Amino acid sequence: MPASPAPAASAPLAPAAPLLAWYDRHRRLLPFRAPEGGRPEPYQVWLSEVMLQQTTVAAVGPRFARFLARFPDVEALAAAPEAAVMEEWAGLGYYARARNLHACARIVAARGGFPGEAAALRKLPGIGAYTAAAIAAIAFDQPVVPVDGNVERVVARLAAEATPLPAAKPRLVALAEGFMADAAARARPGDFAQALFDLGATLCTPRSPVCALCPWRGACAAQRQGVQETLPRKAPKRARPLRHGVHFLLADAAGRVLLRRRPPRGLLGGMLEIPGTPWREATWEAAEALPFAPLPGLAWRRLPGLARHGFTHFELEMALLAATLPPAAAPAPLPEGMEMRPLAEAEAALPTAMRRLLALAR
DNA sequence: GAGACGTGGAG
DNA sequence: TCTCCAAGTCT
Repeated sequence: MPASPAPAASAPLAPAAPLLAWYDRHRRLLPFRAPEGGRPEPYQVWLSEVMLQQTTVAAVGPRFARFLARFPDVEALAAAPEAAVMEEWAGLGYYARARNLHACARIVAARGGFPGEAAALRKLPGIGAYTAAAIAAIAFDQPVVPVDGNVERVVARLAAEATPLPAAKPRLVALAEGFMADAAARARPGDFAQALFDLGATLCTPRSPVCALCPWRGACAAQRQGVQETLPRKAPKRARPLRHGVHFLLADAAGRVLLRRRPPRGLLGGMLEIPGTPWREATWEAAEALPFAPLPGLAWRRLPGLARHGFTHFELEMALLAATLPPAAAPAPLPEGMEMRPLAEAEAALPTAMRRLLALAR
């Protein structure tokens, strides 16, 4: 007997018809969503799904439109240099998404379009179980149920699942798959998926769910038991350590600043940065930090204040030293990975952590 | 399986 | 100020 038997897809937790009827009246009008009855473009569904990974609808709206204007189709994206894609993604976070998006575009353009089934989509870079199912359901009408945080919450409440996440995930996925046993869900897989998202985003919310308006009120075990606010349970999070860094803002007479390209993988991988020391838990003395300056022999002055930025797994506090390149200095070839950019351009291309640092210079 | 991986908004 | 969390993926 298996240690933790994966539950087989079973009878649906709740009927699809009331949810779809609710969706037809209350669906959100979102900038990245095809108009009612309109055929969604696979490219746009894919792009929006990747942007929406761990990112709010409000943040994605304007960035989706801007990205689409710059890279209108998968061929245009595939033809672009990776640095241009990274720059367009600046400020959105989780930069591996941008690298994978670009790699995925090249594969898709080469094969002449997106595959139409979840299993094939799943093999592409940056497309995991959720995104594969979302694209398959929304763009290709495949009878699958994408399980995101909304769906986890809705299903955990319908079933009154008390096991904390992520341990409960396999069971929640199996229960979500069960929805497709209902012919009404199979008839409209894309709408059914988006109905689940909208239900989770507007009624079955993490705090203060609005059960009185829920089309699935009668089917919800958590609501019957009065425990909806406590579900889904989650494993406790670890504390985030505080790390420190010292960075060096070098400007030339023309007002350009020195930037450095970070290594292709890892934290802020492939993004530009203001050169600095490593980030560590111990604070830095000036004498210790100076060897990390991008050029030796300059008169660095400390700018007042500290830039603070919270990453997922640590908090960062950065000090900024500034220096100006003498106008007469010969334009020495910059070291590998370094470039000078006008201040405004640098600001647009930098991730938020680095923009905070730049703000100290004003 | 657990940790790495960004950011901004809400309460 | 601080915690939570948002249409997750990769290793």
